[in-house]
Amino acid sequence: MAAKERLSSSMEDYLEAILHISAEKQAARAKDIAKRLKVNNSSVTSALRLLSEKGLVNYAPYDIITLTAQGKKRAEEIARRHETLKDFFVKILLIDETEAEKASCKMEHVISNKILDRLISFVEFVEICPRGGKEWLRGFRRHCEGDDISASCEDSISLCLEDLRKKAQAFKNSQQEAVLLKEMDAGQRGKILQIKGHGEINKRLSAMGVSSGSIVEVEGRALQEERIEIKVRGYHLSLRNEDAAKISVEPYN
Amino acid sequence: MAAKERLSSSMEDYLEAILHISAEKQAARAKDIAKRLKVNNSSVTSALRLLSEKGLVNYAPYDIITLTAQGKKRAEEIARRHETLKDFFVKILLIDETEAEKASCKMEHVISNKILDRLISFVEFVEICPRGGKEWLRGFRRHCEGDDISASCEDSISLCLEDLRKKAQAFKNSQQEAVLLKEMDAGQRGKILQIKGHGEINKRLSAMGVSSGSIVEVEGRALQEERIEIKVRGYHLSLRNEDAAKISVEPYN
DNA sequence: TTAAAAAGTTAGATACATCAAACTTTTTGC
DNA sequence: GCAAAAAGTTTGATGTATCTAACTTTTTAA
Ligand SMILES: [Mn+2]
Ligand SMILES: [Mn+2]
Ligand SMILES: [Mn+2]
Ligand SMILES: [Mn+2]
Repeated sequence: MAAKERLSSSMEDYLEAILHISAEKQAARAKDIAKRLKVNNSSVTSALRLLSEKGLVNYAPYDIITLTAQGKKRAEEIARRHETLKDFFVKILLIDETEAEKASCKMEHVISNKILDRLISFVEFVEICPRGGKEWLRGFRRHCEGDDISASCEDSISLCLEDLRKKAQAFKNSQQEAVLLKEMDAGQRGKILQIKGHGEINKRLSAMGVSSGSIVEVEGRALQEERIEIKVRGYHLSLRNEDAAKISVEPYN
Repeated sequence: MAAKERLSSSMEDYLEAILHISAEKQAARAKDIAKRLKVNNSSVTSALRLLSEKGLVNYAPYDIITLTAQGKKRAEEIARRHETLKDFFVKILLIDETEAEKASCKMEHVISNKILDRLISFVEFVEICPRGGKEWLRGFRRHCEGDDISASCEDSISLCLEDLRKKAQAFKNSQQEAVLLKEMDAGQRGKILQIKGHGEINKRLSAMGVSSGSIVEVEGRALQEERIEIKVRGYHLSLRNEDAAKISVEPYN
């Protein structure tokens, strides 16, 4: 396999666009891409030729456009960066959707993996640590709105002192029970305790930096409850129940 | 005055480099710039010609290189973006210097002002709100190192429950006394309460988005204690004591 | 003072991203 | 089935960033 060549920001955007259009429609057409990226049709043709040369898209003149396996992987990686940044902007910095969307699509091309990883950990930590959470972010919102930071914090603290004790207790209690990922409900979050066996999933997960200690969130079910959809380290995954049964989790909520 | 034209990332880097070299030496020479930016000498010549055309650098063949007033302003703005990002990476995300340096110099060119502003507020909030602070970040560090998030948080909380009450009290107390900025010590931080009068400083500060409510940090003194050096909203400023006496502050620590 | 070294510039090339205008192929609707 | 519309491509242009190699100016130091 060819070494993972550096792609320009533009080419990354083309891949990302193709991924999203493919998910929405059956096939991506040049015009859809042009529209989405606000570029001229002819620019799309050039881009496709280049990406095709690099083995990232399947393309022949006048034909429909699909991503190769490699191209899909790259595109998904870009989408992950995009989503992670946007999440941080929206959930933590309390930036509005539109602005967050625009900004993340610019920054996704230059953020390093290490920082991306930390950002994921940070958002997890803020959301899960009882000392952070919604009340704390409410304090931040007030601070942003020019409110007295003392008041924002104080409020947050008085709200918090009792609350925190309760949260901490609940948190401690929840630690006792381990559950199989398979059994968790949509919206639930928890920490991976163990991944049994050495099969496919194990490889797939560790390739993404997922291991015991990682925070996992159940996003939903699919295919007549045959599969569980999860998010971990910014990746959206779909696992067979069979595989999800091999993962034990300590749930948080 | 010409409308603030969009500069390419490269040109921004050239400006930033010239600013830093000028601060270190008397004058910037093409070779220093080339070395710093790891580009060929001839690339520097082209860049300088372009920046000179735009009125951002003073340049003539074989002559020394300086920033124009306009160029300096732009360069300082870029340095501010750079520093703000780096601060966030180092102080909050706990990224090492080298990586943070590299990353911020890439991202500085694409981050929006709105997000930059929020990032500044966020770092302020984390550092000042008693519910955040060092203990909380220690919890985050442990989480990053793969430690149990429960343990990280729990630790942080038990450390915190008592501590927090004290901090909250101290915080509340500190609220009473207002102090003149002029009188604050290096390292002290506080919230601006009022900026008296309508002179120069008032204009300068409000142009940077500084107003009552903004968090200010005293960085030091200069010119035989004649001036006070502060940091506010990511800007490094030097004020005459005379002017600093017009600003009342509620100190935090 | 002057020749060699260092610094800086110019010329010419490659690569990328984009566009408008002219052209070709495919699709659509009668 | 076929003409018009829509979609896609080619051509040729501009603008940016960079390089190497050849050349010029300035600095240094013998
Ligand atoms: Mn993008
Ligand atoms: Mn994107
Ligand atoms: Mn930079
Ligand atoms: Mn920089």
